[in-house]
Amino acid sequence: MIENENSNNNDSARPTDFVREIVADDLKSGKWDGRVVTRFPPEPNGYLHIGHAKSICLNFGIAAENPGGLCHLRFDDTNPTKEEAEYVESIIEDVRWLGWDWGEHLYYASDYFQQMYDYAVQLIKAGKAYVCDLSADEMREYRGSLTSPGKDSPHRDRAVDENLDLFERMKAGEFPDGSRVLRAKIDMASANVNLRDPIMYRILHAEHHRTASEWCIYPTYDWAHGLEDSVEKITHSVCTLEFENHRPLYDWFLDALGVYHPQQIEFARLNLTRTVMSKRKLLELVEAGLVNGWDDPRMPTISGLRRRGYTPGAIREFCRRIGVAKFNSTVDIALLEHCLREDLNKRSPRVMGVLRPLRVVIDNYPEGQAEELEAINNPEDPSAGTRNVPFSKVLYIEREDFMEEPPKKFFRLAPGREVRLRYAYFITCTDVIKDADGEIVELHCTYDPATRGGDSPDGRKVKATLHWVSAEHSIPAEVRLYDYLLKEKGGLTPQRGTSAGVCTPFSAADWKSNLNPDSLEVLTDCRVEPSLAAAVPGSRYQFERLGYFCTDPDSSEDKLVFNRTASLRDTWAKIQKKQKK
RNA sequence: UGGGGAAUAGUGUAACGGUAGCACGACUGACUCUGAAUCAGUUAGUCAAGGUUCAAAUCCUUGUUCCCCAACCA
Repeated sequence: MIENENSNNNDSARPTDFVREIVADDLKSGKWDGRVVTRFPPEPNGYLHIGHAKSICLNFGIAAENPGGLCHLRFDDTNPTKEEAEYVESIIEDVRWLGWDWGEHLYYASDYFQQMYDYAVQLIKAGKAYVCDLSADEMREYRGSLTSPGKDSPHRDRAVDENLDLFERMKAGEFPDGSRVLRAKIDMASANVNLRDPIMYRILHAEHHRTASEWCIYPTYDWAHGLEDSVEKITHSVCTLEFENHRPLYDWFLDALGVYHPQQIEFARLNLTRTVMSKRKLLELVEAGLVNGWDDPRMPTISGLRRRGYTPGAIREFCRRIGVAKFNSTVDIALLEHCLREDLNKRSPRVMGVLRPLRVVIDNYPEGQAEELEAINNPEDPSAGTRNVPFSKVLYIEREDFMEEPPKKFFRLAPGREVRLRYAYFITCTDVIKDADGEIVELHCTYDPATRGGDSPDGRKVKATLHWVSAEHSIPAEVRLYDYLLKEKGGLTPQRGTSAGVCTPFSAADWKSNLNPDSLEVLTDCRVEPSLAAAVPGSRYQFERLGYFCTDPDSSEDKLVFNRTASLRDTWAKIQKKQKK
């Protein structure tokens, strides 16, 4: 585990799940001579998301928990038409950011191409693989259906020598794409369609991001993956549930070759409420311009979460709490947010910022005067110390902290009512100024000089404490407020057993009708306390009483931009909701 | 219609024949210079029906529902 500024030293106790149980049992029985070697094997064809984080934390976590344990980072780059170096870079960055370290063990499937080729030749010589000239359409026809057996290819009984010759010429580039493939000779009548003479190699005259044009035949997943695991002496090859049907094939190849044979174990991938997880849908959002790129703070991508202000520790803790099982479940995104707030609460410096400013004039405060008031940086961490915040005659408070006709249970400012300004003074509202449209534009208040710092010497109480900034000292900022990608209706609680990405009752085709049109709100007239002038992109704060915010990369010296990472829990909002009903 | 998997409070996950527990959520209350945090408490569950057993979430039988599989994707 990498120790960085974001590392969370109290990642909670060691988790247990059926995968770790298998690892522990194997350790006890000595099955792998005491070794534990896992791997995270992404195909570099897109960006990593929180679902990948689950797999990453599982694989790297198991390695970290066991003495001498190793987890390889391996790029499964067997399909040059979909893969790019750009994705390799982003995946490396994301896994590292999440806090994991693979040491020397960074691998590429493409590094094994020659070895895989040699193994294929071995299989051909053993009469267990053959070159097939059927077209893709014919192949589909010969494969049969889920309920009816397939039939043998007319090329199935080609002589070994002919197969050897043809396969070599495939490699030499003598044939066009799609004209021939190498297939394993297994069983065209198998109830498992994966075993109906699966394809091992296809011809692809395409540029590979690492091997360039060195190869024009490429191994398929089923052929390649077990070999990659075998070559790297993986002990536990952990993958997601949809590969369960492929395990017999994984085993068949390794047995047919008589090589080192890891154990494949499958677990359920992560689904989250209120968002989408499939690469296809994420891509659709990006391409349709419904979000601003892969790192849009609304995206469940690692880069999106990072820009949003998530901490790696929060994501790791989330992955620990959701557990690992074989039930295809959908986790409530509230759990992710809980882990986030828990971490942020401990580490974020507090500041004051006003999102929707309402001007307040303190009538009895001397004109032109200003003073510095001491504020605590983080009540959860005394070592964070204090800072000074300027106070003056004209202030801004949050518009929603004032109501001219306060309903029951509204504790904040109202005409004639006294409240506390955090770390400053008690103030009482004496007058409400409106414009021609009846819109409240300014409040007049008086302050009690005896309450300096926020305590009243006579022991009188106020029911609310408000955040504020001094008008002349505060600095302008843009704040971006984010909400869920999917609307509440239909997005919240999927029925048990509904499919993976389907956190909605909508069909695959019209899932976009469930998109939340208000997932982004940009506030351009915010005011923040002057200590934020030096905020650098990536720095995180708690804006008191509002939530957690982080400085966006769009931020510059003359324009501060903050993303709301998460709001604080809001009891008043709940009360309001109830009152409306 | 074939094959492979899975079903435990609203959600996620434990319990490996012996007291169904934990977390999140929701709801009370205490505390509070953040209606935050914290603390205390409440809430609610074994897919169904049979069977074996002193005892079943767990073993057996039958059924139900959901997921995955017929790319030269992974």
